[in-house]
Amino acid sequence: MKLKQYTLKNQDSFELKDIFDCGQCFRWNKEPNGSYTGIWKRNVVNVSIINKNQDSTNDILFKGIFETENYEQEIKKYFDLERNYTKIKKQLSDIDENLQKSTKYGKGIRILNQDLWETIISFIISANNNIPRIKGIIERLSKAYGDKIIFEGKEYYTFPTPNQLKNVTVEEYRKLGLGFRDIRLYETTKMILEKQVDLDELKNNQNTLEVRNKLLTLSGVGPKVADCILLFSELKRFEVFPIDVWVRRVMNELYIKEENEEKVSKKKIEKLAKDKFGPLAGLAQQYLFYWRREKDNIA
DNA sequence: GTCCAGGGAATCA
DNA sequence: TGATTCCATGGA
Repeated sequence: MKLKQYTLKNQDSFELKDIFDCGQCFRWNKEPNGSYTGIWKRNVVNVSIINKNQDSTNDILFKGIFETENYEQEIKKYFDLERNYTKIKKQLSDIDENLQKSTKYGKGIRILNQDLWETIISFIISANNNIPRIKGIIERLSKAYGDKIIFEGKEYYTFPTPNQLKNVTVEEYRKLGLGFRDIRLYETTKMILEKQVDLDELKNNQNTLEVRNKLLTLSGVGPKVADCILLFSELKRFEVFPIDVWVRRVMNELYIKEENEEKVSKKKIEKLAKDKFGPLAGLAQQYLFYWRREKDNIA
């Protein structure tokens, strides 16, 4: 594994903050110089914008330690570079002014192709939790059971494989600060190791409903977590619509306008999303989520 | 001290 | 099916 770099010129729809802070991933961190460093599979990579062009495209530098010689393909796959996000944003913008506004705000979002196993565990940890603490737990989990990789003098840790978690006890999870999610992690890891849920089979199954129902059998995976896994992992299903407190809030504020937000049923939101956004519901969700959340952060 | 966080599982009607 | 309640933890 050697240090390699790859430069991508005139890339559209690619902004670091939009990609890494939109809530889809937990292992990318901002550096003092504005770049981001993160890890996926066994790749430790720093991403920076080296030039902003007149046509609003960016020149991007990927610098890091890659698992294989085929790092260019790895980057293209992980960052979803083959997909036309300009077209997607245009389609969403045509729906209404809300999507026009939110896709403009999150114009640089790309939905990463994250490892299925890692995404499952990460979003089990996300339940009734906040993003800084989720990130902390995942880092401690990786440091305790993953492999160390040194990049530019700093230590990084791969996300532990199912096998690396095989003998971890519930008590050990509790010590990492997982709280009530300890048993869920333990049980789900066991189920995957024993192939009660076969991840390779899920990756090859094109029937989204079947895959979703299979995910729902895992401990700690309910409707919201299942939809996040479908949307944010390499499964890449854009028709799902994960509903959390923020999505309920923004959907109520923009469309439903019920006085008591907590009274709005998930079912109603789901139907509205399907009717309005169709096969791009998941992406609409992400632009709206990011836009609404950032609005509160600024205020 | 209280509230909240990218919810799920158990329980009960 | 739908509504309540409990579940650890840490920061605001």
